[in-house]
Amino acid sequence: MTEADFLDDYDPAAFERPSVTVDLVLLGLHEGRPTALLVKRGQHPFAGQWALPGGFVGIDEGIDEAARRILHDKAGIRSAHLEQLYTFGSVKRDPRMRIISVAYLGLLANDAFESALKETPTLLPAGIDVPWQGEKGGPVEVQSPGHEPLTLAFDHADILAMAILRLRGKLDYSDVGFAWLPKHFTLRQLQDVHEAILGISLNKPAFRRRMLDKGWIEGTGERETGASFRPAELYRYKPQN
Amino acid sequence: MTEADFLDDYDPAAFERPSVTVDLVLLGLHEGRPTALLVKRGQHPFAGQWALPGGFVGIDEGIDEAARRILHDKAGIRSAHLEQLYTFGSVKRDPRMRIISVAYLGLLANDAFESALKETPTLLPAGIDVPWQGEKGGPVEVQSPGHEPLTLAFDHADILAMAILRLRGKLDYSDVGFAWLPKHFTLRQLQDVHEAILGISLNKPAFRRRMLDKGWIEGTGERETGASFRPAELYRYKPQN
DNA sequence: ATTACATAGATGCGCAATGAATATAAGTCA
DNA sequence: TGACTTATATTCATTGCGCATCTATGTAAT
Repeated sequence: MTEADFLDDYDPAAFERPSVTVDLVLLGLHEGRPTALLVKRGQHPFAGQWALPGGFVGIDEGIDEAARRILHDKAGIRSAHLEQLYTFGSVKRDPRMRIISVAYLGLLANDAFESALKETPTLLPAGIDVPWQGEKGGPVEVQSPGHEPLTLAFDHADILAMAILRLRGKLDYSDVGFAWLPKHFTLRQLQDVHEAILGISLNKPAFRRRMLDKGWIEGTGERETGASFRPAELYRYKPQN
Repeated sequence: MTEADFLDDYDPAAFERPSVTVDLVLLGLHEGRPTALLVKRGQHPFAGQWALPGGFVGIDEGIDEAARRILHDKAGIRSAHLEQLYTFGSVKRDPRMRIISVAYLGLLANDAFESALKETPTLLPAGIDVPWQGEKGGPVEVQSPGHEPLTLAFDHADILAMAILRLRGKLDYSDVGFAWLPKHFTLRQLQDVHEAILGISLNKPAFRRRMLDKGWIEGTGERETGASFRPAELYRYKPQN
């Protein structure tokens, strides 16, 4: 333990320190599937390729704080459902220098997603194809709005895959399923969100019962408008249980 | 995007960088409950208090790699079930300087746990009391082998709580429940592990059915020895599904 | 040898959650 | 008015689980 104690008390200024960044997986629901906002890299390395929005963590800034700042600076979004995803720290993940990146998952409701695209036209909404079922895991495929396949810079494809895994895992015991919906929504909209995240279609009556029994939603008495058929009731998210 | 692009390409050497450490939550099953291995701090801050074993991440060392090195250097353990837990990066979490810590969860089988205690006598096996049910979350209480309450240094109590949450969450869809068991084990031992992690007692026939139906274990045909009653069959973990 | 005892392991029953099929309700539009 | 479309309700079979109970199998005392 002498060596350990020594290291423990050693002045870390003597060590070379890695840079720490935050990368954001900003997901919305676009054309029926999970869609990430990407930025185009202008410089080496991976010039011309697409990457997750990110930035360095300031020395006087917590990492959650840095994630919120980057969310605002790079996507023009003031608030979103942000949670830490995973930290990627391989030595070679950035060829220039040692960078450890803390990935965050941000879920954008449709209005936030659209306004981000409008205010920051350099953002690309990239559809995500998940070629595996359930929580098996594995690489995901990303496509441009014109459905051209995209190659992501760095290890950002791994980060995206991790985000999908997290989303699927938390769907039925947390409130992530509501992050993509407006305040008032129909049961069909909620089911569409679940089906997009899980990549499978769900049984409608069972889904309805489950949502209502869990006590997570409550009816508002209002109904949707503009439908050319029977209008659905609008529900709202009811926190806690 | 001009500012963002500027930051993106800026030479990070011009920024002051945080130190990055790895902290290990090394858990074993001791006297029927989850037990963490702690080290005593000799110096300010939190001198005399107990902390998770940890150390700095080297500039040419991946973070997983650093976790394995620290596992070996500080606990004398060559291999264990190690997985990344969460990254703690508040500005004030270490009063001396800015330190971002990547926490790892390590599960030690009984022989590894005992040999670590033997080879590194400065390690303290601290029992963990979880005063909440399920995955509600909240602070946990830590006790010395003499059942005296302990106060942990830094935010290490939060890290421990996160480890318990992770463990409970992954118990029934991953192999973490087997990490504390030897190669061959009885169903009762497996159930004891699950009950210790969940903090509740489980129904025996239902547990047995579930484990066998999931296809995660298979009988060896052998039986335990030394019992003064009917010996149980020994099972082994069967990977994949 | 026989019996008590403790735990392993198996069986049957009822409740709750779920998938699936079907029926009914409520709007628009020709 | 009636066709059409989707929302919402109802019913039924299956499955998983909690629970109680029963049987099996070893040791150890008598």
